Amino acid sequence: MEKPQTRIQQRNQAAILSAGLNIFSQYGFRGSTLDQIAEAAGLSKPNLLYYFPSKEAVHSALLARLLDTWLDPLKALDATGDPITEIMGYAQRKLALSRDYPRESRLFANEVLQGAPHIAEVLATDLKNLVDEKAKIIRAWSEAGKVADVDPHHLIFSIWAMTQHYADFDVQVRAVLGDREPYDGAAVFLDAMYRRLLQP
Amino acid sequence: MEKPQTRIQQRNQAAILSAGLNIFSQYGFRGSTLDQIAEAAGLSKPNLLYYFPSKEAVHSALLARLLDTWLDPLKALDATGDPITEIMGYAQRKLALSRDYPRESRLFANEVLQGAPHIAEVLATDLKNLVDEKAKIIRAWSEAGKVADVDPHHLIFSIWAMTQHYADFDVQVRAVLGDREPYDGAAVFLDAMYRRLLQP
DNA sequence: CGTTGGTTTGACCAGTTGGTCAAATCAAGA
DNA sequence: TCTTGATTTGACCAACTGGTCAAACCAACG
Repeated sequence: MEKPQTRIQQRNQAAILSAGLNIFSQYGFRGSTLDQIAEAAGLSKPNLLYYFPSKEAVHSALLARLLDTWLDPLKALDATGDPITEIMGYAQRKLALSRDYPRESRLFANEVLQGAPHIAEVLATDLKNLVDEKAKIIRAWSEAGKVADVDPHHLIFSIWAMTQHYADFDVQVRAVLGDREPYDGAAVFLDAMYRRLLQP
Repeated sequence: MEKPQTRIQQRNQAAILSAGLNIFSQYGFRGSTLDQIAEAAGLSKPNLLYYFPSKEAVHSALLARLLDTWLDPLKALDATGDPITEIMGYAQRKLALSRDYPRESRLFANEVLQGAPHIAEVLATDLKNLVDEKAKIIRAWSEAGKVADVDPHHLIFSIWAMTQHYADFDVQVRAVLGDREPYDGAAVFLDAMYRRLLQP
């Protein structure tokens, strides 16, 4: 079923997705135009539409690719590992994701902010299932006295909130910090915060 | 200098701002149309433009009004109060703001996400000054051994992140929680989190 | 070299959008 | 009641937007 892609197809599709990520993450879906994306990709608009059938298609392709990357760090949380190490490792992985992929973070934020019209389904099924599963692990840990007794769902929300904040509100964070690097202090703060919170 | 406003002006300007808040917070600036806002306000588009000279003007008016409300809870942090009570009070006030004014929170999030084109100036001056001032108070508290030694700036970021997350990512939070109310658990979690973090 | 199928583009289109304007309508004080 | 200034609107416009299409172009293989 998979058509073998020519080199030109690979190059252009990659260029379009890269350009789309830049533009969509900066201006949101409706705020971005095909002309902008095409120009950023070094193509004409009709040429872009030769590779993707519509603006929505580019956006959807980006979101689909993003969701995997986004959930991976949580999937890696291991029930057999050391509880506090596992949870704090997750927080640090998620923070690294914000640092290294801020455009992806903002693309996701834009989507959810506007009511998640394209991914509401995935959030309510895949994401919910994954979180429920990991929440059960954390709950077991706290019942075994290995981590403090906190609501696992809100614990996970807090990790999302604190890490994505540095990507999504980057301009605000930098405006307030002046010329200090945000992520160094963030990593230290997160470490202290969750170490104290989780200590049973 | 202030022209005395007629009752009709007051009513219509209020209707436009209310409608603008609804639409802008849901679709972002470029995703919102004057027709949408006018219809939501119960006016025709030319009539709306009789009260505000442009789409931008409506948006700016909303942002200006919002900024005060948004900074008030932090302004209320009192150097002479009990340190832990003051900081936790701030977090709870900010959480209440997210619960009671989610549209304002999303309007602000949309703006900052897109690089804060309209309020970058305010962030780098008024906001930075306010945060620096309060950070100094917190630093003094931790040097006096009254709260734990954490970076005050990142502490404030964490409060912003965790509280606004519940408004800005509302759909995601609700998708994961199912039919449980987010804000009850959030208040409990925040209380536990900051109590443990701040304990010297 | 010629053919074939993938690639690129200029011209175009219909719908939408922010904004204008002259004319009509309305409210309230003299 | 009449007048004046505030309010409202239908018609309109230019710019932009997502998307189409036929024709041109090009790469590669026989």
